[in-house]
Amino acid sequence: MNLPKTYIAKDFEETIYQKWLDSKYFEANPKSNKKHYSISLPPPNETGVLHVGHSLGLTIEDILIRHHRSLGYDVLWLPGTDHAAIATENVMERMLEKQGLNKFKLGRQDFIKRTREFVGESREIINSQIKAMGASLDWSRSRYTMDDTLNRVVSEVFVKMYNDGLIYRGYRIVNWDPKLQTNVSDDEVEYIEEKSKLYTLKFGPFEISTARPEVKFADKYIVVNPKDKRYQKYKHLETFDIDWINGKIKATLIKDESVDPEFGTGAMTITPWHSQVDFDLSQKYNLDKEQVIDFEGKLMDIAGEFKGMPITTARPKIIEKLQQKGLLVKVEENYLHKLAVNSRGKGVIEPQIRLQWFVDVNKEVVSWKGHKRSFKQILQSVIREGDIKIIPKHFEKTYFNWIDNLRDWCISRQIWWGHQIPAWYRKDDQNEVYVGLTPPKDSSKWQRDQDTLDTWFSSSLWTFSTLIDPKYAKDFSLSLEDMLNLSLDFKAYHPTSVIETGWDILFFWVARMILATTYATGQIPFKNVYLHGLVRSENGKKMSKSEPDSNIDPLEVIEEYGADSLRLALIQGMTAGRDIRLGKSKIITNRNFCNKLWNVARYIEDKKANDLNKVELTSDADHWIVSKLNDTTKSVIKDLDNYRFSDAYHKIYHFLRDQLADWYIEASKASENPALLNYVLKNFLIICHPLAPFITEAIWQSLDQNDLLTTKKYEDIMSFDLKKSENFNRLTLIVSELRLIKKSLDINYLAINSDSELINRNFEIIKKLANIQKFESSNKSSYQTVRIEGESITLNVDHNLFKKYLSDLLLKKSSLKALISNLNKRLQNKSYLDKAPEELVMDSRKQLHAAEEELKVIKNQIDIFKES
RNA sequence: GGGUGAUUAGCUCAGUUGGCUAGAGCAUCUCGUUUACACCGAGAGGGUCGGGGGUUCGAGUCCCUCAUCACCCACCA
Repeated sequence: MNLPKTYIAKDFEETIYQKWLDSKYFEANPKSNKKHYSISLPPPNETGVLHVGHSLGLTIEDILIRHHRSLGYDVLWLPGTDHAAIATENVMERMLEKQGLNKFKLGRQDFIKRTREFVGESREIINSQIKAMGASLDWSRSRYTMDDTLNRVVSEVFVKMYNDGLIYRGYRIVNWDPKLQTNVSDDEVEYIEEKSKLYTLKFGPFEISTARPEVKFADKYIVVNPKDKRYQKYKHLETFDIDWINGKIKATLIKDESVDPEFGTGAMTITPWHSQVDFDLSQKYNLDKEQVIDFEGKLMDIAGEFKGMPITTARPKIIEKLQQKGLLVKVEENYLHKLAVNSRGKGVIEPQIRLQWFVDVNKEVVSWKGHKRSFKQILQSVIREGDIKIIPKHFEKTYFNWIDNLRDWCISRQIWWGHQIPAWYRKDDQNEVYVGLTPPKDSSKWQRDQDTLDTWFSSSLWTFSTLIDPKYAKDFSLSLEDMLNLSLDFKAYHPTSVIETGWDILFFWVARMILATTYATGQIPFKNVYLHGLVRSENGKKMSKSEPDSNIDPLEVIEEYGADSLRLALIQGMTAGRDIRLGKSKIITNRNFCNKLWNVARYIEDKKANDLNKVELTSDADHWIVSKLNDTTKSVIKDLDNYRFSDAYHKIYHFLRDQLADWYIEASKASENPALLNYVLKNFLIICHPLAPFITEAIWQSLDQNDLLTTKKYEDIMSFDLKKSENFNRLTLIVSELRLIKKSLDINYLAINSDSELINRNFEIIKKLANIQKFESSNKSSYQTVRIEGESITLNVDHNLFKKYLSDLLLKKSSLKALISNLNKRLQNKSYLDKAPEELVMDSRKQLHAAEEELKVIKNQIDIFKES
C-alpha cells in the first residue's frame, strides 16, 4: 500500500479503530502471567456529549495504557457510563415537559422505563465519541452504574454499612433544592456572591441584623458571646417578653462562644430549621426547632398573614410591617452576601431539616490495617502513610483540608432515577425499619423507601464493583466477599494502578472511592491519583456553549484535523494539575507535526526499503541517527513512566523534526541507507504510538501489513559506534558554520578545499547540506583558510570579501571571552574546588580548555584581517 | 479567616534531586525553494527568571518577606 499524497486523518482513523477492535488486542487477560496494569475510566454521564475535558482525560489515560502494553504488561482499561441521577432526571423532565407530560403523570415505573430506553440510545453516542479519540478500552468489559452487578453491589454495601451502624437515618439539616425537590450534598452546593440589604431589627432589648427577615418568625433565642460586656447584665437562659412580627413571644438568651462580638451588635437570633450553624447550636442546647418555609419555598402557618407567599414576595411586605411596628432600626444596602445554589440547575438552596439517610464519617468501627477507625481517619491515613500517591503532590493539602471540614454524608435523594434505597418501613408502624438485599417477608405489610441514593454512592464503588464477574452477582448465596474472591478480574486488576481525573472531582469522587472501597474490600481503590487541569479557551476563560468562538468542540476538531492532532495539542506543555489553554493555532501546529511525520514516511516508503534488507550501519550519519534514536527511546519511556507526557512529546517532536528530517534524511540524500531508514522509522513509530496512535498505525500498515503496530513492544535499539556518531555531530556543526559564512558574505556560491579526512569522507553530505562545491588545491594560496571544529578548511574567497565575516567572529570572540572568564572565576574559587563534585570540576576544566582553544582559532583569524 | 498555585522572550508555557552561556511552540524579521513535506527549509532578533533579603562554591530552582493575579475551603446573624 502506498501512502496517499496528503495527510487527511479522517480518511483512515475509523478504519484503524475497527481493525484494533477486530484484533481484540485491547481485551485484558487476567490469567496472563504478565504483570497487570489497570485503569478504570471515570464513567461519563451517559446522556452527555464528549467535551474537550473528556478528551484530555482520555488522551492521558490512553497514553498510560498503550505505554504499559508496549512495556509488556497485561493491561485492562475498563469503560463504562454513569447514570448521573439528578442530571439525567433533569434531562428527562425537560423532555417530558415538551410533550406536555411530567414524571408524576407517568408514575414511577413508567418514568424509569422511559428513562432506561432513552439512556440506552444516548450511551452509544458517547461511547462512539470516546472511540473517536482513539481510546484503547476493553469494550468487552463495559459496565454501567445501574447494571445488575452494580445494583447488587450498591445494595450489599448499603446493607453492610447499615449493619455496622455506619449508615443511619435521622433528622438533620440538609441542602434542600425547592426547584428540583431534592436535597444535595455539601459538595454540590455553589455560592454566588450577591449584594443584598442587611436589616437591623429591634428584638426586645436587643438589636439584631439579618439579610433574611422572612425566616425570623420562629426565632425565639437570642445568642450573644459570654465575654461581651454589653450583655453582661443578662444571664444565660434569661427570658424576655418580646413584641415580634406577629405579636408577643417569649424569647430566651443563650450565651455561646461562637458568636462574634465584632459583627453588628454582637447579638443574633437563630433559626435552627433553616441554617446549619443555628441547627448545630440548637442541638448543643437542646432548643426548639420550627419550620418556617415549606418544601416548595413558601411561608408556612407561623408567618400568619404572609402564609403561602414565596420568599421574594413576602420579604418587602414583612419589612413594611416591621417598619410600621417600629421594629426596623436601619437598612444597609450593598451587604455582600453569598447565595447558596445547587450546582445542578442553579436552584436556590433552602436549608431544611429532613429525615434522611447519612453515612457516619466519625464512627470508629471500620477495620483497616488491623485497627478500628473512622472513615475520616482512613481517608487521612491512606495518603499520610503513602498507600496512595496524589500527583501533583500539592493537592494532598487540599484533600486534607476537605477531610477536616467533612460532615456526615447525606446519601438520600428525592428523585426516581437511581438506586432505590433498600429500606422498608412497616405500614402500621413507620418507625420499624427493615434494611436488606431483598424485600422483607410478608412484603404487603411493608413499604419501600421512596428515595434513591446519591449518584456518587454508586460511583464510589466503581473500581471494584466493575471487576466482579456478573455471574457471581446473580448468585444470592454468595456474600460480597465471596464475589470478590471468586472474580478473576478483581484478583488481577484491583487495586487499580492509577485513577486519572480532573481535580474538580477530587472530593466528589476520588475521596469517596477511597472511603467506600477501603470499607468494602479492605483494599485501596488505586495506587496513584493523577489529576489534570481544566481545559480553557485560548484567552484563559472557561469554555462555554454560550461562546462558541472560543469553545473547542473535540468532535469538530477530530473531523477537521484528526484525533492525533488534538491529543498532541492537549499534552503539549501540559503539567499535572494545571489548567491548560487550547486554541485552534495549537491544534494546527500539531497537525503540522503529523503532516511532517506523514511526509517523512512517504519519503522513506519511496526508497522501497523493507525488512528483507539487512540493517547495517555504514556512514557516520548512520551511527549518529541510531544514537539519537537510542537516547530518544530511553528518555521517552522514562518520561512516560513518570507521567511526564509533555516532556516525552517534546523529545519525540525534536527527534522527528530536528534530527531525523532535518539532518539524517537530508544527509541520506547524499548517501543512502534505505534499510536503516526503514529501521529508524519503525522504531520511531513504536515510541510515538502511545501519543499519536492513528497516524503511526496508518503508516505502519503501509509499511508492513502483516501485523498491527498497536501490538508491538518497545525494542532495544541496535548498538552503534559512539566515535562515529560524534563525528557526524561535528559535521553538523561544520555545515552550520559554512552556512553562516555564506550568509555573512552574502554569496550563493562557495567552494572549499580541505585535507581533513572527516570532511573529505563526508564531502557529498556537506555539499548537499550546505550547498557548496570543492575546488582543486592548486591555487589556494590567495584564499582564506578557516578552522571549524578543529578542521582546517580553505574557502575560495579572498581576504577582502572574507572581512564581512569579521563581525560574526568578533561576536563569537566576546561571548567566548565571557565564558572563559566565568569558568576561570569558578576554577579559581577554592571552595568550589573543595565542595563541588569532582566530575563537575573536571567538566569545567574541559570546557575551559575547549573554549580557550576555540578562542585561539578565532583570534588568529581576526589577526589576519588586522595584518591585511 | 485558612489554604493552594502562578508570576521566566511580544503571546502561551517547559525548566525533574540546586550545577555552570535559561529552553520550546506561536508571532516577528531576513534569506531560500533542493529527492518527502509551504501543513516546507536555513537563519536572526527578543529574557537583569515579579520586587527585596537570606542559605550555598553555585539559586529560575531551597528559605523568609512583600506585591499582583487565579483558584479552593470555611464563615457570613
